[in-house]
Amino acid sequence: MRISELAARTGATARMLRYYEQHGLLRPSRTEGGFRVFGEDDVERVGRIRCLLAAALPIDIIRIVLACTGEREILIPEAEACRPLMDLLEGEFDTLSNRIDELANSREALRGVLDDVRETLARQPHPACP
Amino acid sequence: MRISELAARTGATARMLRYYEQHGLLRPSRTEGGFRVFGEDDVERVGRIRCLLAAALPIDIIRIVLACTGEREILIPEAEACRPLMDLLEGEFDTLSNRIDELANSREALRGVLDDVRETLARQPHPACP
DNA sequence: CTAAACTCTGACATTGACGTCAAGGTCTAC
DNA sequence: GTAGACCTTGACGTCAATGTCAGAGTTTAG
Repeated sequence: MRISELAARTGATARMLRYYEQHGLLRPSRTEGGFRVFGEDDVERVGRIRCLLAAALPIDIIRIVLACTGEREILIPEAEACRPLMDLLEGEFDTLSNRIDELANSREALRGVLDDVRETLARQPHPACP
Repeated sequence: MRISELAARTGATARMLRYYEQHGLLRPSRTEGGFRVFGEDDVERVGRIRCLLAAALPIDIIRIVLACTGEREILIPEAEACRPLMDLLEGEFDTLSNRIDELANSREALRGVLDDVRETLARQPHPACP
């Protein structure tokens, strides 16, 4: 199938699919004229990609995940990176956890600011941010 | 005091202070030659700014918060925006909460991916991202 | 065979709070 | 009055996954 069909069937845009290919996540063949030709299994593959993106994984790590967990036929040169993959993913997990903690802290600070502003507007200055 | 002293006393960089001025958060006077001259109270003000930034507030909203909660002498034209300020802040709070929820979902998805990869590397494919 | 629909590549724009450099002007201790 | 530390503005770089053009080529239904 061509790019717009794959886009329609996956909910991605053509631009996204080209981007995924550019980063080694998809490997469509080409018509003589140069049009991308995708296979049926690419529908599932794009689904996986978007799921992994939703897991906040950066594209370069998704490439490795796909190379290490997909059907063994499509192994990518980086497959040797499969051993340290777990470390990568655990690192991403920690990064994400830290980010969540930061945002949770920010939200508490913001709650304080809200209270501060509420009081200030009621003419009782008592700053949460001193 | 000049910019580097304020930087040293607040932990900010000169770049940050210029950026804050550029966005209306600071209003230093100038020497004849054009050097910025900050006052003692700017030390505290920068502290507030950084606290508000840590609360994940965008610079344009911080300007309004400062205008509405600071000493009344330094009121900025936008002070009229004080009434809808609470709405803005509550909107930011919700935005932040949503962002946190998204990331928490991503983390759970990533936990699933981790398990998947762990199993795949143990030769038992059972994908979390199908 | 041609028009319409589709696709291609390449490149710039977006978001935000800065970092970092360049080319030049200012201040101050001596 | 001058060296050297400090300061100025301006502009581009950063990170990431896309959006969105432009200009050109391909495919296909009729």
